[in-house]
This record gives sequence, structure tokens and C-alpha cells, in this order.
Amino acid sequence: MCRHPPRTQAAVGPRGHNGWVSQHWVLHVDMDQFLVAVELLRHPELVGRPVVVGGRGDPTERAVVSTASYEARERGVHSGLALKLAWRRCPDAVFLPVDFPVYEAASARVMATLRATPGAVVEVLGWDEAFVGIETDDPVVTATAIRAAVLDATGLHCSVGIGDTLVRAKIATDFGKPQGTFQLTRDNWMEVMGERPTTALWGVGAKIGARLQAIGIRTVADLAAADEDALVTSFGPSSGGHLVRLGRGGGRTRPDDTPWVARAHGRETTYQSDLTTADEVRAALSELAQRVVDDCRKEDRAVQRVHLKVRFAPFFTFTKVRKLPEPTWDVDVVTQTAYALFLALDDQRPVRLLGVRGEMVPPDGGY
DNA sequence: TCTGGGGTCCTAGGACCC
DNA sequence: TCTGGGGTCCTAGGACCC
Repeated sequence: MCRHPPRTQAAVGPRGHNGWVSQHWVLHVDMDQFLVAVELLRHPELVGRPVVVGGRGDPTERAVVSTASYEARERGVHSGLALKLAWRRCPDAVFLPVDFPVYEAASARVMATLRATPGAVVEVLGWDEAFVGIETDDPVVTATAIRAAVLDATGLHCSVGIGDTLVRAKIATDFGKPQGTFQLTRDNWMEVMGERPTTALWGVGAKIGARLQAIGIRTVADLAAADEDALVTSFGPSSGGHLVRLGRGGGRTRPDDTPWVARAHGRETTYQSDLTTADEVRAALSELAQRVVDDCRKEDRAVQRVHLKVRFAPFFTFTKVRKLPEPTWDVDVVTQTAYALFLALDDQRPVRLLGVRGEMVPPDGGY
């Protein structure tokens, strides 16, 4: 992968010597090979070896790679790859099971460190990344300080993207990895991104990229110059406007630290051997529904819609949704609703994956 | 060759009411 | 017999992210 632009002067921010006025910057902090890095803290003997974290750590099972170490990535192993394939590509890799509580604890220490930065507004994006909004006269110095603070507090390395918008900061991080910093602003956006395909943008995947290409928009520069009305016609009022802004690197400039409120909780499981009978399916749905209801109950918010996700062998996924007559915590109601959706599919093939998701009543949405 | 599990947001279109 | 718009609610499904 040759995604790194040359580290020109644009890669280094204005130095904070005399005369620079403090201004607001967005920093995107992203942990390097997070799950693997956490594992290496407790297994230092594995440093330098190809390490793969995924599933239950058994590469003969149906599961995928959550995170691969840089050594494993050099051998073609990446997140999302089936563990069996990872094993084939890299038979001498060490396979470790996913250990959620440990990563959650590490994540909490990272986020606490970011929040402890004076003046920082922290918007958490996931386990291993966050935006930090901050006033500084030298964002590179600030980024370096944050990387050192995170390393000191957790023993973990991260990379930092610096930008004048969230989108630019987020995209900048990739150019800084690993253990580095990169700056992307309105001044170097087109120079760095203009000739890249639209899929290099955050939020443009293969499908949107193909649809853009079909209307003559191939690169980020093409998108930035595109006619907004044409995009609105093709993608709708919200997405059309969003895409043009994205092409220009625009959008939000301030992280939002409002605490995150879940809309839904879901559980899904890929079964090691396919489910073939109605009883097996009903029993599995019952177990998933129980866990979903437990999660919703913890927040004291009832389930108002039930989603069923089914993957039949070999690879064909359905999702169905049904609103309940009234919000509930009754596991039987959730189970029966999911099962009714399953029966409505009227498909006799073996089931490989089942998922149940409960959409919850909004916290202020009383009923 | 085999495809996780946790989420979010958006659009389209039908049903229904005024 | 043919026909408005506007609004809301609902389901289906697509797409994307980590």
C-alpha cells in the first residue's frame, strides 16, 4: 500500500514561535493495532511476531480477524479476513481470542488521558479512536504531547491526524501511521487528496464510489467540483450535500462531547455448525433475545422494535424489522416477534448466522 | 476460500389521515 | 369518476464505520 504522500512542508504545521495566534484545531487520535498492542503488554514475548486477534483464538473456527499485528499484515492478514484464511497465509502467527473487558479497560484509560488534556473536547468514535478539539498555537506540539501522555498512561502507541475539520483530521491520521502525526487543512487538502479516488474519503465505500463513477466523478477533485444539484438528484437531499462537502474536506469543525446514547442493542452469532431445525432456530433466538433484553434493561429503556438478521448458508443475509404494539422487556415477546419474522422468510436453507437487535425507546420519549 | 459483531444514518415507498 | 397536497408513521433495504 502506497498511500503515503511525501512528507512535504505541508505535513508539518506552522511552528508555534512568536506571532502565531492560538486557534481551534481538530486532532484525531487513533491507536496503533489496538487489540494486538494491548495483548503485547501482557505477552511481551510476542513482540516482533505475527499476532492475530480474532474470534476465540482458534483459526479452525468460523470467525474473522479483529486486528492483525504489522508483522501479520505484511503477510496479507487484515481485519475482516476469515481466520482460516489468515492461518493459511500465516501459519506461524500466534492466534489470540478477543478479550472484550481488557480492551474496554484499556480504552477507558486512553479516553481518560485525552479528557485530562486541558481545554480538550473529546468525542469518542470507537474503542480505539477519538476526536479532540483544542485551542493551540501549535497543533503538532499538542499532538506530540498527547501521544506521549497516552503512551505514558497506557503503554500504547497512537497516531494523530491534525485538521481544521473532523473529516480532514480523520483522513490525516492514516498518513501519520504508525506512531506519527500528519496535518491536513484547506491549504493542502487538494494537493494531498485531489487525485485520489472518492473511496479514500471517510464515508464513501465501494458502492457509493461506483455510483459516483457512473456519473463521471472518479476523484476527490471531481467530487469537490461537482454540481450539488446533480448529486442531490442522485443521492437525495441529505447525502447529496454531504458528498460535495466531503469532497472539499468540509463539514463539522468542532468535536461534540455530548455523551453517547445508544439507539439499539443487538446480539448476533455465527454458529460453528449450521442450524437446521425450527427448534434450533427458536432456541437460538430465545437466547439472543434474552441478552438483548438484558442490555436494554440495564439502561431502563424498553424495546420498541425488533430486528431479525439471518444468514443462510453459504452467504445470503436478510434483515427484517417489526415494531411492537407496545414497548416491552418481555423476552418471550421479543423471541416470538423474531421467530415470526423468521417464519415469514419461508426459507428452508440451513442457518449460519442469527442476530436479534432491539431498538429502544428514546430516553426522553416516554410512553 | 471464506466471510464477526457491534453500531449509525439515509432513502424510498406504502398506508393513512386531514 | 378522477383526483390535490401535506404530514406522519411504518417497513424494507442500502450503505457505511470500527
